[in-house]
Amino acid sequence: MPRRPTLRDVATRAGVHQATASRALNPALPGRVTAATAERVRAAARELGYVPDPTARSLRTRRSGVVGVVVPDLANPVLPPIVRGIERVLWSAGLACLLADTDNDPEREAVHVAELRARRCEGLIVATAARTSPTVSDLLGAELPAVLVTREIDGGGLPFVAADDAAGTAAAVAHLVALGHQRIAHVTGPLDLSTTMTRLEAFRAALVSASLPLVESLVVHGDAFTTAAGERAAERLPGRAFTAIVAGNDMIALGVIAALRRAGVRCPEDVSVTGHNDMPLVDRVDPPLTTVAIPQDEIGAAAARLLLERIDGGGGADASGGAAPAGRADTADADAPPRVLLPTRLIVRASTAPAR
Amino acid sequence: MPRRPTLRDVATRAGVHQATASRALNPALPGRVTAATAERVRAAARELGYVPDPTARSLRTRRSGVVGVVVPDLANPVLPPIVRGIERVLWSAGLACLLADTDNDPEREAVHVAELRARRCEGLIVATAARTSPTVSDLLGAELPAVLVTREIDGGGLPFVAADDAAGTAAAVAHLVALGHQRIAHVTGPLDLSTTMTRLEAFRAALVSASLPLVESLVVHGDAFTTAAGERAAERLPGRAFTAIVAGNDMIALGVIAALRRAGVRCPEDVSVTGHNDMPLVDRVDPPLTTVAIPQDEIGAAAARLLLERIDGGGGADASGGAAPAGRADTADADAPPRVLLPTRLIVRASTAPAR
DNA sequence: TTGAAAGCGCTAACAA
DNA sequence: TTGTTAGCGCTTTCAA
Repeated sequence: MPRRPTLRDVATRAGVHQATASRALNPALPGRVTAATAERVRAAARELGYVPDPTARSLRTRRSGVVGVVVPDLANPVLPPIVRGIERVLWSAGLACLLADTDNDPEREAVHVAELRARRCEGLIVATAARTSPTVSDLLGAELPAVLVTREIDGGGLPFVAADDAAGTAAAVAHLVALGHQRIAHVTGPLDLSTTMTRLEAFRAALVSASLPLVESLVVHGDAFTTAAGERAAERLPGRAFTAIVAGNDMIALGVIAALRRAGVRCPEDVSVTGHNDMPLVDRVDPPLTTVAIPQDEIGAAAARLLLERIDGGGGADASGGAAPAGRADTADADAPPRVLLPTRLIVRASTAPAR
Repeated sequence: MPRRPTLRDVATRAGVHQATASRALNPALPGRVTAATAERVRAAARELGYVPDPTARSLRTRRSGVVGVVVPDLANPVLPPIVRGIERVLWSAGLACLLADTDNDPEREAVHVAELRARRCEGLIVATAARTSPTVSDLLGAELPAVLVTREIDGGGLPFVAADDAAGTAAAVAHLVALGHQRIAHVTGPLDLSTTMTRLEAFRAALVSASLPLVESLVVHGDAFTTAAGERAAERLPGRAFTAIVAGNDMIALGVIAALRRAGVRCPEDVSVTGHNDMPLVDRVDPPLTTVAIPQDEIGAAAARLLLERIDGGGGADASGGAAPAGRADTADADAPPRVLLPTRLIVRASTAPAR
């Protein structure tokens, strides 16, 4: 059986020592080789169809060439474009992506992260971070480079990439205020996610800066970023005390609209609703959703670039595959982990209308 | 620096030889060890926080513990649930998923597959197979186990898992016929995909079995599974020669509906439209889409199970994580690669109505 | 049942 | 510049 050719085979064929062959095939090495030898070795490798064994190389170099990507639920439409961005940048830097889906289960998060570490991932991109996730907190002290996406833990301490949700929410509120809405409700996402808190705080701040009163009964919490959670939460909103609703994300917005409709309240004639994320197809639902668009692909790409930097001071590869991040990065403390917040854009569609 | 403990450390601590430690930690081995020794070793491992190095193990066993998953475009809403199904089954069998997105580019498909092979993947799940993809055809002779999902190459020869699209399309046509439609058009997907051909042939067969004439001008081809392609294709449909349209998939259906609307044709009052896949949110678009639902998660899970079988006669792990596939599997030839077609379900919503 | 020894394929010191 | 040697951490014959 013709086993896969090894470096030794190549060396023999080229009439050099194995180590020389290794050097010849490995570009950018201090102890270089003659152009002639290098060519001979490369020719031999080509003829033999030599492909280096990444396992053996990893064992020696202690670099697996693999990065772990941990997501809460790939079926959530926000994530796939982010994962694509991550994947594109990482592959072009020569790193492969091990995908792990936790199904929103903290226990599976722990298991998967442990497994990923055991497999000697060179870094982790984590999109599952609940605010108090012990699994993610443990990454703080770890030698393993990690970057959080979309969700971060309380207290920070880890590099973080997301959309500028605060600005996005502020824009949504401003839009509603401009339409004449005075009593604006907020249906949040789960309280254990930083995303929720960021949007909630921005919502409150926006009301204040518009000189609108904060009515706590107009803030209700969804227990998940799903339409079902949106429906349940909407039912807890007080009667007709509001004319507009800022939803924690698009799924919640759709649930809210469905619940309103069931209660005989029309959107946008009676109540305006805004979403967040600009998920695929929300431009075609009924009514087309006014929402805050986030640069998903760019978020993934930026996270990947950040991780590449952490893995090796920018070296390793070109890390191209996307434009440079255009967001604002906190540079308050030179030693503080970077926080990259990418710009959002309010997309006005038909789910918002002037207040009656 | 306290490096990660090695098996040797465990052995030393337990007072046994490294090989013994290896045997003790490795369950289900022929040459077993004393219960006492095993316990001592396990204790030592626990105390030291020993985690075996998968790289070293791979080098020795020639098993990487990794499977490659190649997708055309993760942003396509059909795929994420399939990938989830794959991921769940594979992880529970102890295999990790390397994700590769080709962005619908045959060249990137070739590069990624080569890279995945170089990385010693134990198997491949491929969702990118164009009908004549040379990259995928090369897998035919390869020793590397591979399973195709959703799309297969002409001539077959590789294990394949998909929804029973023919039955689904037949159901859609039957539904329209039952509503009184006689002139039914079909907007297909790209002709280089088996998915398209399967649905197209089923469409024709369904017309025949309903004793309806085949009007070739009523079949137009979209060049992608996107709304834009659907819009463009719909514009090539002849005036008012039809009362219903079977779309190649949901995205195309939505494009078709948009194009119709722009031309002043209402759906479903003037023309009924059906989709395929039952993507997220198509129940909330305007009008809610009548479509053929496919068991995405189950498709992924079945593909993963098939791959596990190929990798090692079903051994390796329990491969649980989903119900057994309920679809029909071609068992014509015992040696022929399995073809698993999972049942579809027609979901009737508001985009279809009785013919005028 | 356990220990000894070899080696998976590669890279990195060190020597020549 | 090239060759020698060693060894990454593990599994697996082969002996004892």
